[in-house]
Amino acid sequence: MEQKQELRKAGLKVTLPRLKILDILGRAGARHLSAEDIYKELLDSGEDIGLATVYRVLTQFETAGLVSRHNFEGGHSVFEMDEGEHHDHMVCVDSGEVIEFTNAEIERLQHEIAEQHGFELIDHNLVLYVKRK
Amino acid sequence: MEQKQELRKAGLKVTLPRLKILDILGRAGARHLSAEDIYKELLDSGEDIGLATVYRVLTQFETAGLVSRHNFEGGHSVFEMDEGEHHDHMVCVDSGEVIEFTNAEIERLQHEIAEQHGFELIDHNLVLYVKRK
DNA sequence: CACTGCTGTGACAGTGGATTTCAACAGCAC
DNA sequence: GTGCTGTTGAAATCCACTGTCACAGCAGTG
Repeated sequence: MEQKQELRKAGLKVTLPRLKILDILGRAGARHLSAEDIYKELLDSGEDIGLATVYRVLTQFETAGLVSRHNFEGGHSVFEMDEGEHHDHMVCVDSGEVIEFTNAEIERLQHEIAEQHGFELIDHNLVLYVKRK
Repeated sequence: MEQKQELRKAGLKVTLPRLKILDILGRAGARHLSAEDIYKELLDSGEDIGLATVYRVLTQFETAGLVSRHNFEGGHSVFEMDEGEHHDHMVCVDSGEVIEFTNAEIERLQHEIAEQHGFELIDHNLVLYVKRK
């Protein structure tokens, strides 16, 4: 199981909760899960894992760069596996559907704008709120 | 005082808390205030206005289109007067400083991207996290 | 494999921002 | 004045999230 390697590489002990959560995130694919979503899924599959642990583990994963956290409108955070390459998000205001996209030109412009103001771009957050035509 | 017209136009009664809050927002200029910031400023100037009222009034103003609300990282919302034309934000990760900017090209690309996926762009949220060089 | 130490975990209380409830209280129309 | 609707402050509540602490379980050593 290569998930164990991932954990060890991140300097985290291999424990059952961490494996389970990594597994759920992996199977979620492009879906974006909240901590509660993951918690419910763990309960459904009979695991006895506390919500506090879910939050702790997700934060550790984020720090380790295994997952990324997004704050769409509405306050609560959602998580997804970080597969390496960057992407932005488009959220449908009707259905809640989330589409991922990348656009090199926008990325380039962002760096340019930061430069123009004497800053270095560290990170960014772009969310488009859209509606099906 | 044209602030009174603004309130009436928004279908809100002209009351002291609303005038005060509108005034504070107006004088804040490009600064971004949290509900607590406004609350503290009211207390400092001797007004006896509850935090609940601040939140209520801000929400009403947002609905009326007088102010806009932003959720930068960290969960809590900040407000600013909505002066009509749109702009995005750059947040310095060291100082917390917020710079506003506009970029027509990025705006255009966003519409284009939404179109390409069969959507209509309703709104968007772009925040650059930057660091002074 | 057993021992041991330290990390991770679950249950639950606590936090902090934001919202809602509710009773009192304007302000206006008649 | 009397009624009615909209507004307010205080306190209760909500909700995502974090802290605490005793106990469980992982890993490194013999």
